[in-house]
Amino acid sequence: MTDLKLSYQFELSAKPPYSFDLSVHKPAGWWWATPDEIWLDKVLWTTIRFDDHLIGLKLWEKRKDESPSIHCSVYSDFERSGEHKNRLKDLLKRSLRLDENLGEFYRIAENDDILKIVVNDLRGMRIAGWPDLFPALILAVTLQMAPFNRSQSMMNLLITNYGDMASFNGKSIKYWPSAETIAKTDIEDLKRTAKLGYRAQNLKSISETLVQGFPSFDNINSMPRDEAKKKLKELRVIGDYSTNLLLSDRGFSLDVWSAKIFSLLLEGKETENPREEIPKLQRLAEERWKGWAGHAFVYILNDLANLSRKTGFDLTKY
DNA sequence: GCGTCCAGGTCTACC
DNA sequence: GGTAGACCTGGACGC
Repeated sequence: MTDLKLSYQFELSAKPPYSFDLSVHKPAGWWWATPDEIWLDKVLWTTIRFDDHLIGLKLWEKRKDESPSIHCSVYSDFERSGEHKNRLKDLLKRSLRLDENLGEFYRIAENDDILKIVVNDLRGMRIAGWPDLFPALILAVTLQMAPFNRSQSMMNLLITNYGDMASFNGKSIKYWPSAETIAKTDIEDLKRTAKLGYRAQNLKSISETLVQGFPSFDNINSMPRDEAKKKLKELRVIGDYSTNLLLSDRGFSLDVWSAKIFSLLLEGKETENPREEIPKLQRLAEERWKGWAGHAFVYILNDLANLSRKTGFDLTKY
């Protein structure tokens, strides 16, 4: 348990339209930094690992009008330098995507039957960017070849058995294990305690590569997209689907589950072989939504209940 | 209670 | 360069 004290506070501005609620507390239930973060009365208490230390964050939307802004209280275990503070601000801006201009996406949506619905429901929502690389890699590895509730179980067991806990502002929040911890853990222990199966070897290999020396997430995100994908693919079992999931400028990345949904939306029919259909659906989406296909993906998957009502397809059954 | 089936990808061997 | 088959095992499902 790491006890953190209030260290400093600042505000960050966001390009309008911006919805803090929808961006950090997604309708589909996705967390931003850790599954254990707390969302209460429109305030987010969460934790990230920054420079190998846990940091507590308390975030809330200070202004909602044409100049939206977020208040950020930082809880830390020692005094931070100005340079450290600036890097943290940059990280938050990037991973909360506060400077993103959604104007073109919303213009395309005006003439698109599907996007028109989701953009109206979720105006101002940002696609979250991962604040930390190793947790995003844990997600990518545990999603592979498993139903989502099993993936969740594996992630929760990893956090419970190997993660760290930050305590601040009256809250205690569990955070993902570090790459160093997993690199030191025996594969058989990972299999037994986190139910990882064959993924134990994969996750351990990734953690070892990170510990031996790998570019930071900020570094990777500043690379041209193709170069960033190539670098991430050097990691064991990180392929096209996972790299799209990891990069903040994510593309349209279908898996078996989402292929079933997009087959209904884009072709009007249920697919018998979702895995085989993925390349075709991917092409259809990229032709239809061009560079905004990744945004279309996230908006649609966060609005399935309402889309089902409006389109007549039961998109929530998968 | 027990057996069967398959999952929110990726890699490898083989053609 | 294209593709079938293997990969752990928890949990859903049928009986």
